[in-house]
Amino acid sequence: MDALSAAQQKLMPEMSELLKKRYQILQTINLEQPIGRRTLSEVAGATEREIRKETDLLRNQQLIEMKTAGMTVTSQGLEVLEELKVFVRELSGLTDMEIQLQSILGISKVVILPQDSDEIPAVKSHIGKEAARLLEALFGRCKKIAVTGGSTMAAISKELSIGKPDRTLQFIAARGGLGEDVLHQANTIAAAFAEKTGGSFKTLYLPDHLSAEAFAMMMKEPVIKEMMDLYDQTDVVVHGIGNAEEMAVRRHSSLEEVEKIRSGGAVSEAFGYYFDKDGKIVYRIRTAGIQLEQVQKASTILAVAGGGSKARAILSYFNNAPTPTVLITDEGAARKILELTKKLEE
Amino acid sequence: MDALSAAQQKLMPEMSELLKKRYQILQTINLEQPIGRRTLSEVAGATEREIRKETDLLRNQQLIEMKTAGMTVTSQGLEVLEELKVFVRELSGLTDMEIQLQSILGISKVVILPQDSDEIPAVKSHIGKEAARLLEALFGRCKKIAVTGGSTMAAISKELSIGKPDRTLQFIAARGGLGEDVLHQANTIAAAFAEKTGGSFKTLYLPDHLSAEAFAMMMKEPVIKEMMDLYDQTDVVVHGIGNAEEMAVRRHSSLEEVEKIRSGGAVSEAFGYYFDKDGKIVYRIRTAGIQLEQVQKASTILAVAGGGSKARAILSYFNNAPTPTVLITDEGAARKILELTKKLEE
DNA sequence: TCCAGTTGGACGTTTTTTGTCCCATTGAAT
DNA sequence: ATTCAATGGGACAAAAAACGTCCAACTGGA
Repeated sequence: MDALSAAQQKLMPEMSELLKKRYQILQTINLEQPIGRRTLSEVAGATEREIRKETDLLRNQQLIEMKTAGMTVTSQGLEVLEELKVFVRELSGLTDMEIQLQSILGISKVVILPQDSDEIPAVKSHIGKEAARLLEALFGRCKKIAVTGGSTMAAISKELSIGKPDRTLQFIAARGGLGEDVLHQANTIAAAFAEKTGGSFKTLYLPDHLSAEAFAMMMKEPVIKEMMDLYDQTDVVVHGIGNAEEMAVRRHSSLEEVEKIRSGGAVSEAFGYYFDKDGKIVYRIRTAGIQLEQVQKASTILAVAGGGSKARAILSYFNNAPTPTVLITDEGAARKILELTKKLEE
Repeated sequence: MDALSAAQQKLMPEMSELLKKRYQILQTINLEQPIGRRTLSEVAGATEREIRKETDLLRNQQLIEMKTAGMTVTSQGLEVLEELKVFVRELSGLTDMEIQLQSILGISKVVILPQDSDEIPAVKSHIGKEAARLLEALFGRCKKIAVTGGSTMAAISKELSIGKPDRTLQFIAARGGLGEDVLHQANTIAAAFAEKTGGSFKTLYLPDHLSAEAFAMMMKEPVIKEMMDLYDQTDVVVHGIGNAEEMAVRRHSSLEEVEKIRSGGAVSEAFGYYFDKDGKIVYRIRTAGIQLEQVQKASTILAVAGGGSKARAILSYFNNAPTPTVLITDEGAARKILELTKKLEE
């Protein structure tokens, strides 16, 4: 932050919040356009009145337009959005937090987006967009990309821009269907990534909860073996991080499994592995899929997870996460993580 | 204005006015400290309530302190004031206006201070302060300084800082007492300048309205002759610009004089000369004092006049003003001048 | 053709701001 | 030593602004 901005803030302390609020609204409109007042108020986590007041102002400033279909961002609005991007980050102290988290989590890079996706649904899209941008930047030299499932991963696929198709890209489902909602399965996500980028995809279909013998047999199948080989060649892994209990529930895990997860003190989950608060593996779902060692061999790993509720899970997972991991998260999670680590130190 | 600030303004249009208002309040406190709420509200041209609201905020921001003697600016406040100086000027478009006026008036430099001294008394002090700074910057190479009278000139003397005394400075009253209030006579002003700077001063005492013979005789007096010689060696002239009619009234001019001034269409007055709207000399008070030619020989001339009501007079005087003149004025006068010249073009 | 979603308008209610007092103190001038 | 004008803080009714919440008319896509 330069001295001028600092002085400005001294003289107008209310500016900071106001700027962040308006920026967020403008950004959300940009993301969801065309969008109406009511829908926007829901997605942005503000009252209709407030949204109305602010959008009226944004219109007067010719940053947005209001048509019968909804509000859209003008080219001027886009410019403002771009111009203030760094400044808003500074204002929220996000840049500072990124550096702190980087050292706390022991990884190469952390990207924090404003607000809390637990409170404001639109933040998920922002996270998705940022992850998409980062991923796209890797496309040049990384062709084999393993993806997991989850709603966060789905958000990324939505934000992948349809640039010039790259047929050499290969998206690999990191896991079989793990009993999740079809829309959020790794298979579906891999397909969505491929569709958006023009690449191809490989899916892995395996029933859950196989007996040991059946599992061993399946692993000998050529289709499955091929996938296992692909995992070895993976350049990039993109994955979410889940809360252990939530995941277990969502996956309709058996009582036996739930018991193991619970008794082991599992906190987080990633690619079917469950980790306790110290990052130790407590349990792993027995199914075909990428192995932790294979993940560690990837040149870049994008871990994506946001919302204050994910803070504990993130801390847990990053105890033993590979160094070349990049975490894309939000302000809510970041603040909570810092809060938790501060408490730990006391 | 840089792109960031422009974008900020787009998103927060109310910021501009707010910033200017608070800056002005802070600046006024700085100038008049210690000062109370009520006095400040008068001098700053705002209601007591508003002043109270803003000063409460400024205190919370630790930019000012409130003691029983009144409010004072903290060191942080001073920093903010300094840091935002240029920005506030940009915001008010003063820099632009300065350049415009420079070319319109055909002089080397114009300095415009915010607000209108007609509306806000404190602006006079700001003008005085700026003029004082500019004058002080000349002290190194200019030693003989001629000063005229008037309330504006008095404002400058109040703002001259008492740096290390410079005994080589010589302040010369540009005129005798012209029937004005003693406090605002050139003689008094010259003395005040000298006192503040540690220099010496020369006064000129001559009764008004002398007969032609008496005048001629006086001019032969050694004391008077000495002054006339000094005028020839003047390095810097500092003078105000007045409205012709106002000056005539203030000086209790005779009916005969008033008639000449009026019939001649006099608009402005400076060092006892009256000018019409085209800058032509309509009348001059017959008394000893600096001559227009002597003014033109000075290396620098500071012309100081503010307030919308002075706009016409300023325009009139600058029709034939020497090029090395620097005009120090305020926003009120500047806007009015631009308005008038625009009308003239149509 | 219908329907979900849109904007713009309206209005009573709540909250904030504003104008205007008074009061106990204080610090400088008499 | 005493006055006295100026100070900040407190208080409060009135005015204004903001707010929450509807409704009506409209539109664009299914």
